[in-house]
Amino acid sequence: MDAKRADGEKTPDLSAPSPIADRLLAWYDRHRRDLPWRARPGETADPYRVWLSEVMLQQTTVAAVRPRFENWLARWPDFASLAVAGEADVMAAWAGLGYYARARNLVAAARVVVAEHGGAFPRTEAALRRLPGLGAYTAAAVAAIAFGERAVVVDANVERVVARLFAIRQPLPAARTAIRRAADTITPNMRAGDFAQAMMDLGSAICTSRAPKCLLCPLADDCAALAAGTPDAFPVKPAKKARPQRHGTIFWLRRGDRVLLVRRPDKGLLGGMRALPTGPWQDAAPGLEDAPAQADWRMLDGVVTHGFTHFQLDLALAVATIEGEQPVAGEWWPIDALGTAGLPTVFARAADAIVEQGG
DNA sequence: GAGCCGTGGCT
DNA sequence: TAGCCAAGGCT
Repeated sequence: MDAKRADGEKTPDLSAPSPIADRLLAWYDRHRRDLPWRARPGETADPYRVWLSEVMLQQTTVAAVRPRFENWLARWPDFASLAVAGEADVMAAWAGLGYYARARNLVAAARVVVAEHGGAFPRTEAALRRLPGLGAYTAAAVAAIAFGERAVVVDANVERVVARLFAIRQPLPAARTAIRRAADTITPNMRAGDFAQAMMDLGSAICTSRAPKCLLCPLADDCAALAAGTPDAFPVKPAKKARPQRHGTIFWLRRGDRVLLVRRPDKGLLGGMRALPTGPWQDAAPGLEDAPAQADWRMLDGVVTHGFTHFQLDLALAVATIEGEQPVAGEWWPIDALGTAGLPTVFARAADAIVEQGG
């Protein structure tokens, strides 16, 4: 490896040699992905871009993040602009990405950076960890990638790679203590940021959850799980629980060429997002319970189904038209501009289904 | 520790 | 196709 090419690394390497890190970094220097948020060799990483990308990538694929990252940067290119952004605009910009607390926490963190840190991002893992939305993983990743700190970066990729390298037989989540300790032993003092990204690239391309490509792996000779003949048996995962089925009703209330939208409560599912009105979500279909207005409701044929992380939802579709100035809480949004409302996917799909049926 | 919190892609 | 999975954080 070529330590002089490290991005923003300053600490001298006082650690014992780590053949695993050396082999991985050599592989990374040849196979690293070129990603929009990633500094190229010799470039200095932009902490704002590193942070934004890490948050967007939480539980979210690179393919989904790519276009969103560029659009976001065009609107809010730095901490100062994000700190004064309107929360409604930010939430709408995040629509479709999921885990909406991330968007609210981005704004909150930017405001803390401006108000309490003079607009400069904290440079240590410990200080980053105190910002909203930066947990153990993201604080370590930003500290390592943006600031060159030797932080132990453990995400699902690292968990998988390390559990295989060391053939850790304890099941998740209890294994995380041992995995972190093992990850610490192979994390180099120099190029900790490159090392973290190398582990993620390896996990993404080679050491995959299913059918790992061990023949192409630069760490094959180090891997206890491969030596045991069952690399894909690690990490050991707990049995998943079944997702319950819930039922609800979506209310499509028209007035002229507009439809009623509401804002969901800040806490909880789809918190703070613009939405179509719905009644309660429960074990059986609730019918017209909690309709947003007295009207001549008509049920459409069929339901819209949507899977969330911890339950499955069937939504019946109720439509009605009202006239005049009956006061109704919410916003009347032009139906032909619903795409600009920033609806979460479940409501965007329901709206499509309703419009198709002439709602 | 365990439940809650989205979505799209892949097998 | 139904389940699995992805650069997690918060309570």
